Amino acid sequence: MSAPVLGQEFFARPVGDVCVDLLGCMLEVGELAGTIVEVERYQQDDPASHSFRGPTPRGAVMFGPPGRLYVYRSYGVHWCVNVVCEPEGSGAAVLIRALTPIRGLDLMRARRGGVGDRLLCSGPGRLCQALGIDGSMNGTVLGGGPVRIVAGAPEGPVVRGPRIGISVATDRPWRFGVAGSPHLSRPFPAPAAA
DNA sequence: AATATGATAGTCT
DNA sequence: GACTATCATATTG
Repeated sequence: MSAPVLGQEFFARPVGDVCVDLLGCMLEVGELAGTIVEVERYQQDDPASHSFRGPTPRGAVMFGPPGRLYVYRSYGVHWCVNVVCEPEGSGAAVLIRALTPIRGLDLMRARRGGVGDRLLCSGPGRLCQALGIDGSMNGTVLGGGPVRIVAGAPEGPVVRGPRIGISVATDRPWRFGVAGSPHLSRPFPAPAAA
Protein backbone atom coordinates (compact mmCIF):
# COMPACT_ATOMS: atom_id res chain seq x y z
CA MET A 1 0.00 0.00 0.00
CA SER A 2 1.46 3.31 -1.02
CA ALA A 3 1.00 6.36 1.12
CA PRO A 4 -1.31 9.01 -0.30
CA VAL A 5 -0.07 12.14 -2.04
CA LEU A 6 -1.24 15.10 -0.01
CA GLY A 7 -3.73 17.33 -1.79
CA GLN A 8 -5.24 20.74 -1.33
CA GLU A 9 -7.59 19.66 1.47
CA PHE A 10 -4.58 18.73 3.63
CA PHE A 11 -3.06 22.18 3.30
CA ALA A 12 -6.34 24.09 3.60
CA ARG A 13 -6.34 23.45 7.37
CA PRO A 14 -4.94 25.85 10.01
CA VAL A 15 -1.20 26.29 9.58
CA GLY A 16 -0.61 25.19 13.17
CA ASP A 17 -2.05 21.76 12.35
CA VAL A 18 -0.41 21.40 8.96
CA CYS A 19 3.10 22.20 10.11
CA VAL A 20 3.13 19.45 12.74
CA ASP A 21 1.54 16.92 10.39
CA LEU A 22 4.17 17.61 7.72
CA LEU A 23 6.93 16.19 9.91
CA GLY A 24 7.72 12.70 8.68
CA CYS A 25 6.15 13.29 5.28
CA MET A 26 8.25 12.91 2.15
CA LEU A 27 8.95 15.79 -0.20
CA GLU A 28 9.53 14.66 -3.77
CA VAL A 29 10.98 16.73 -6.58
CA GLY A 30 11.31 14.61 -9.67
CA GLU A 31 13.62 11.71 -8.85
CA LEU A 32 14.77 13.36 -5.64
CA ALA A 33 13.10 12.85 -2.30
CA GLY A 34 13.62 13.50 1.38
CA THR A 35 11.71 13.17 4.63
CA ILE A 36 10.72 16.41 6.33
CA VAL A 37 12.31 16.63 9.78
CA GLU A 38 12.13 20.36 10.54
CA VAL A 39 9.61 23.13 9.76
CA GLU A 40 8.54 26.58 10.88
CA ARG A 41 5.08 28.10 10.69
CA TYR A 42 4.29 31.62 9.49
CA GLN A 43 0.93 33.33 9.43
CA GLN A 44 -0.55 36.70 8.63
CA ASP A 45 -0.63 38.19 12.12
CA ASP A 46 3.02 37.32 12.61
CA PRO A 47 5.47 40.24 12.30
CA ALA A 48 8.16 37.85 11.11
CA SER A 49 6.03 36.64 8.20
CA HIS A 50 6.30 37.90 4.65
CA SER A 51 2.49 38.07 4.67
CA PHE A 52 2.35 40.41 7.67
CA ARG A 53 2.04 43.57 5.55
CA GLY A 54 -0.50 42.10 3.17
CA PRO A 55 -0.03 40.60 -0.27
CA THR A 56 3.10 42.34 -1.54
CA PRO A 57 4.42 41.20 -4.92
CA ARG A 58 6.90 38.89 -3.24
CA GLY A 59 4.55 37.28 -0.75
CA ALA A 60 1.38 37.23 -2.82
CA VAL A 61 1.57 33.47 -3.31
CA MET A 62 1.02 33.02 0.41
CA PHE A 63 -2.46 34.47 0.01
CA GLY A 64 -3.34 32.23 -2.91
CA PRO A 65 -4.77 28.70 -2.91
CA PRO A 66 -3.22 26.21 -0.47
CA GLY A 67 -0.98 23.36 -1.55
CA ARG A 68 1.37 25.52 -3.59
CA LEU A 69 5.02 26.36 -3.15
CA TYR A 70 6.17 29.78 -2.00
CA VAL A 71 9.82 30.21 -2.95
CA TYR A 72 11.78 33.32 -2.03
CA ARG A 73 15.39 34.43 -2.03
CA SER A 74 17.07 34.81 1.33
CA TYR A 75 20.01 37.13 2.00
CA GLY A 76 20.45 37.53 -1.74
CA VAL A 77 22.08 34.13 -1.92
CA HIS A 78 19.82 31.25 -1.02
CA TRP A 79 16.39 30.00 -1.96
CA CYS A 80 13.91 28.90 0.68
CA VAL A 81 10.73 26.94 0.11
CA ASN A 82 7.39 27.10 1.90
CA VAL A 83 4.09 25.31 1.46
CA VAL A 84 1.07 27.62 1.35
CA CYS A 85 -1.62 26.73 3.91
CA GLU A 86 -5.16 27.71 4.86
CA PRO A 87 -7.87 28.75 2.39
CA GLU A 88 -7.22 31.32 -0.32
CA GLY A 89 -7.05 34.80 1.16
CA SER A 90 -5.24 33.73 4.32
CA GLY A 91 -1.52 34.49 4.24
CA ALA A 92 -0.06 31.44 5.97
CA ALA A 93 2.67 28.99 5.06
CA VAL A 94 5.04 26.40 6.46
CA LEU A 95 8.77 26.86 5.86
CA ILE A 96 10.52 23.59 5.16
CA ARG A 97 13.82 23.82 7.02
CA ALA A 98 15.42 20.39 6.82
CA LEU A 99 15.06 16.96 5.22
CA THR A 100 16.52 13.51 5.62
CA PRO A 101 17.75 12.66 2.12
CA ILE A 102 16.01 9.54 0.77
CA ARG A 103 16.42 9.32 -3.00
CA GLY A 104 18.79 10.93 -5.47
CA LEU A 105 21.72 11.23 -3.10
CA ASP A 106 24.22 11.32 -5.96
CA LEU A 107 22.59 14.28 -7.63
CA MET A 108 22.20 16.06 -4.30
CA ARG A 109 25.88 15.62 -3.52
CA ALA A 110 26.84 16.91 -6.95
CA ARG A 111 24.67 20.00 -6.54
CA ARG A 112 25.90 20.63 -3.01
CA GLY A 113 29.54 20.47 -3.99
CA GLY A 114 30.44 17.23 -2.28
CA VAL A 115 29.66 18.14 1.31
CA GLY A 116 29.00 15.44 3.87
CA ASP A 117 25.66 13.69 3.69
CA ARG A 118 24.56 15.16 6.98
CA LEU A 119 24.75 18.64 5.45
CA LEU A 120 22.96 17.82 2.19
CA CYS A 121 19.52 19.06 3.27
CA SER A 122 20.03 20.31 6.83
CA GLY A 123 18.87 23.86 6.31
CA PRO A 124 16.37 25.75 4.16
CA GLY A 125 18.92 27.08 1.71
CA ARG A 126 20.77 23.80 1.57
CA LEU A 127 17.75 21.65 0.78
CA CYS A 128 16.68 23.99 -2.00
CA GLN A 129 20.10 23.72 -3.59
CA ALA A 130 20.10 19.94 -3.21
CA LEU A 131 16.62 19.55 -4.73
CA GLY A 132 17.15 22.17 -7.43
CA ILE A 133 14.40 24.46 -6.15
CA ASP A 134 14.65 28.07 -7.34
CA GLY A 135 12.51 31.10 -8.01
CA SER A 136 11.02 29.59 -11.14
CA MET A 137 9.17 27.10 -8.90
CA ASN A 138 7.33 29.82 -7.00
CA GLY A 139 3.62 29.05 -7.16
CA THR A 140 4.10 25.44 -8.25
CA VAL A 141 1.07 23.28 -7.45
CA LEU A 142 1.89 20.27 -5.28
CA GLY A 143 0.75 16.88 -6.54
CA GLY A 144 -0.02 17.95 -10.09
CA GLY A 145 3.51 17.51 -11.38
CA PRO A 146 6.97 16.38 -10.33
CA VAL A 147 6.71 18.16 -6.98
CA ARG A 148 4.66 16.32 -4.39
CA ILE A 149 4.42 15.58 -0.68
CA VAL A 150 3.59 12.04 0.40
CA ALA A 151 2.02 11.34 3.78
CA GLY A 152 4.18 9.87 6.50
CA ALA A 153 4.84 9.82 10.22
CA PRO A 154 7.87 11.13 12.13
CA GLU A 155 10.37 8.55 13.36
CA GLY A 156 10.75 10.17 16.76
CA PRO A 157 9.02 12.55 19.17
CA VAL A 158 8.17 16.01 17.89
CA VAL A 159 9.91 18.86 19.67
CA ARG A 160 9.48 22.61 19.33
CA GLY A 161 11.52 25.70 19.93
CA PRO A 162 12.04 29.32 18.92
CA ARG A 163 12.41 30.12 15.25
CA ILE A 164 15.74 30.89 13.69
CA GLY A 165 17.08 33.90 11.86
CA ILE A 166 14.32 36.36 12.71
CA SER A 167 14.44 39.51 14.79
CA VAL A 168 10.80 39.88 15.81
CA ALA A 169 8.20 37.60 17.40
CA THR A 170 11.00 35.44 18.74
CA ASP A 171 8.75 34.52 21.65
CA ARG A 172 6.55 32.39 19.41
CA PRO A 173 7.96 28.84 19.58
CA TRP A 174 6.92 27.95 16.07
CA ARG A 175 9.84 25.84 14.97
CA PHE A 176 9.10 22.13 15.00
CA GLY A 177 11.34 19.16 14.43
CA VAL A 178 11.78 15.44 14.85
CA ALA A 179 13.86 14.85 17.98
CA GLY A 180 17.13 13.09 17.43
CA SER A 181 17.32 13.52 13.68
CA PRO A 182 20.91 14.03 12.53
CA HIS A 183 19.68 16.29 9.72
CA LEU A 184 18.27 19.19 11.74
CA SER A 185 19.64 22.61 10.80
CA ARG A 186 20.34 23.23 14.47
CA PRO A 187 19.72 21.18 17.61
CA PHE A 188 16.59 21.95 19.58
CA PRO A 189 16.80 23.21 23.16
CA ALA A 190 16.74 20.39 25.66
CA PRO A 191 13.34 19.76 27.24
CA ALA A 192 12.87 21.85 30.33
CA ALA A 193 13.79 19.94 33.46
CA ALA A 194 10.88 19.20 35.76
C1' DA B 1 33.73 23.29 19.35
C1' DA B 2 32.10 27.76 19.30
C1' DT B 3 31.81 32.34 17.64
C1' DA B 4 32.34 36.09 14.25
C1' DT B 5 31.95 38.03 9.77
C1' DG B 6 31.51 38.46 4.64
C1' DA B 7 28.87 37.38 0.48
C1' DT B 8 25.16 39.06 -2.43
C1' DA B 9 20.55 40.82 -4.53
C1' DG B 10 15.73 41.55 -4.12
C1' DT B 11 12.29 44.03 -1.44
C1' DC B 12 10.38 47.46 1.57
C1' DT B 13 10.53 52.21 4.17
C1' DG C 1 19.18 53.41 2.23
C1' DA C 2 18.45 49.48 5.32
C1' DC C 3 17.09 45.05 6.00
C1' DT C 4 16.73 40.17 5.38
C1' DA C 5 12.64 33.21 7.41
C1' DT C 6 21.07 31.88 5.38
C1' DC C 7 25.46 29.57 4.47
C1' DA C 8 30.40 29.06 4.23
C1' DT C 9 34.70 30.35 5.78
C1' DA C 10 38.09 31.99 9.04
C1' DT C 11 39.51 32.63 13.44
C1' DT C 12 40.13 31.35 18.32
C1' DG C 13 40.06 28.18 22.46
